[in-house]
Amino acid sequence: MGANNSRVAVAVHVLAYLAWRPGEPAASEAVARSVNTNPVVVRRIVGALRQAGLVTVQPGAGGGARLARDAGEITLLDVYRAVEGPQSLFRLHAQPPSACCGVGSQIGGVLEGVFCRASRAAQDALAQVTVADVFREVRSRGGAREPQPA
Amino acid sequence: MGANNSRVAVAVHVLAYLAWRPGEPAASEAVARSVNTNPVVVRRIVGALRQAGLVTVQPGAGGGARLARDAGEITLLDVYRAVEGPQSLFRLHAQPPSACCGVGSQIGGVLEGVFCRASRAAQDALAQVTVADVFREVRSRGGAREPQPA
DNA sequence: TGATTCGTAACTACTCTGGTTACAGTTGAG
DNA sequence: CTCAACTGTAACCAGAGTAGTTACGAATCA
Repeated sequence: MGANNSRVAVAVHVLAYLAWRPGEPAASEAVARSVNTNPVVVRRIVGALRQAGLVTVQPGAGGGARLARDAGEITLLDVYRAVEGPQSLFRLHAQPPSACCGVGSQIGGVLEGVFCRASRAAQDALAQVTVADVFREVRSRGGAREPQPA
Repeated sequence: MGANNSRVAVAVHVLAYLAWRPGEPAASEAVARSVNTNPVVVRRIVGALRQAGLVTVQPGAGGGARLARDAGEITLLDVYRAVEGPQSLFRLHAQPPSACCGVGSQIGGVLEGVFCRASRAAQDALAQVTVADVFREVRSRGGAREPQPA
């Protein structure tokens, strides 16, 4: 449930990429090469990160995106909220259940509470990891090569 | 991420419905009326619950589904696993990232660990709620009417 | 035998997702 | 000032997933 997409994964990838050389703007075309996708897909993700205040973007020649704050101050929950919004990780019925049935009339409210608690648990876990943590682990795992090899 | 569907909600609804009169088989047509959907949709969900051993189904006249064990012995994590399978709540990249880039070559493994922890946190929350809990709260909220009103 | 019910295939309509092209607007360098 | 680089965004496409629907064979009970 939730979104069934790869936006969070791509967004974290982008931010980890930007953490390599903080302060140096990275063009969407270069990031897209690392992510293995189209530059427009990267720009869409970066746009959401920008609206959330996680990155700044400079248009024009020599421009690109950079981290708006230290990588250690950006949690994966920040990233999740930036690209997924406030929606829950779980979905209720496609059509509202029968209001005439004792179960149907109440199940929605009950499930909402349960799903909210489960979503929060997952989000708490995401909040405990920062982009700096991800970046550090990437490097320690052997990802020591430059982001854009020759 | 995950599945972005309403199967878990419908499945819990079905089980709460069955908990109303344990031992009495409920036909997919009656359950569908409460869920406000098509009987085939209910049969598909019930089929998954049956394969997971959560309900038993009796075909033929007067048949239907009933709980395979006490409602207090069925957690929402059991239900989640029954209808969603073992997949994670979060997705990695649609296309594998560039293996040439230091970030791209390692980000997958790092994210896998993070996402696994977050998924487990949500599943732990689901494991702490049983169908009996849901049923109890439905009744206490005023869902005292019969499952199938006249 | 006949009515009831399940299991499943097949089909449709709808939505979401990622990918792609195209293009106007902004920016910095020369 | 001019030009190349880069962003932001619209528009469109193909593929996948979802819920809903009809249909029908098989199983079951009275």
